[in-house]
Amino acid sequence: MPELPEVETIRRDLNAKIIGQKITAVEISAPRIVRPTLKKFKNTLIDASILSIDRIGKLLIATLDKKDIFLLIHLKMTGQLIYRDRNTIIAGGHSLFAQKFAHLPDRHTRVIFYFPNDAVLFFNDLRLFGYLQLVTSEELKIIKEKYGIEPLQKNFTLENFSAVLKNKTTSLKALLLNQNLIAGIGNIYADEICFAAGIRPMRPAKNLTGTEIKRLHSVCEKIIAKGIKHRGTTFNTFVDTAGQSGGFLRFLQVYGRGKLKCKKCPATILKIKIAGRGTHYCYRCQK
DNA sequence: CCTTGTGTTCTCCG
DNA sequence: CCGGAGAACACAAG
Repeated sequence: MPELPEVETIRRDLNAKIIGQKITAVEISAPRIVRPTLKKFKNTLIDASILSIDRIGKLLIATLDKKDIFLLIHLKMTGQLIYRDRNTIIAGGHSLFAQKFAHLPDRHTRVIFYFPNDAVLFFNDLRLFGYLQLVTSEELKIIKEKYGIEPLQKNFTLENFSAVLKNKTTSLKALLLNQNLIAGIGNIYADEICFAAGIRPMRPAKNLTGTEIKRLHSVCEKIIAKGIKHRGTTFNTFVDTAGQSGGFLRFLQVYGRGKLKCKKCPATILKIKIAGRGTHYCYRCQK
């Protein structure tokens, strides 16, 4: 479940590895995940170079050396981008490249990008939710406009954050997950943010006090920054571009801890369903 | 049947 | 009674 910190980790990795490299070939084994069409996708990308990789929310945006064309990559729930080149040292443990990806491609490899000097980027996805899409700058503009304010970005001010919560009857949890309002937060970080702020996730957003909103706003940035610092959370499938797990798992306070003892008090972490999502919280630490 | 990110569809309430 | 908010569903696979 890559969320903002996981996608940002991948973005930084890719920026260090594939910028300026020319795509020499593209192989697609799952045509349905590339857009607009298989033919257009291949024809456009072969011989193109990637100039930079940006991100909005959980969406990666690659700028190409082609006029008015951008490549969007969304990993959805189980997508992975794994890069390998001549300098890659394949071994286990904390080494550069995870052993379990040494034999890519495998049956979950959906798209392969080839670069000069035997460099390869694999798009792996257990399911077929993730996608790769070519868009024009006009289309990109429309897509970007739909995203809400994002933690650690300039627009994430207390004022803007308060305005997002104002008059919203929906639960805090649902609001945090709504990408049109706040970009980048998914199920894991939403639960962690609510816990860190000491606020129950089912509370109607409009009922939060000024103090709570201030605390929540601050905690959103702190948790997301900490997630990035530790290269994301690997709960199920997330890995970085070298196939390595994220380091934030050990900092999780509530996510995945249903029926276990709270890390801050003697109470038991509860797991319920809010907005159709598994939600973990401490009824004692969170009010 | 569970897991979840997001676009779409449906329902219901103010 | 209408519009919009919010819930529910669809997708996918293990």
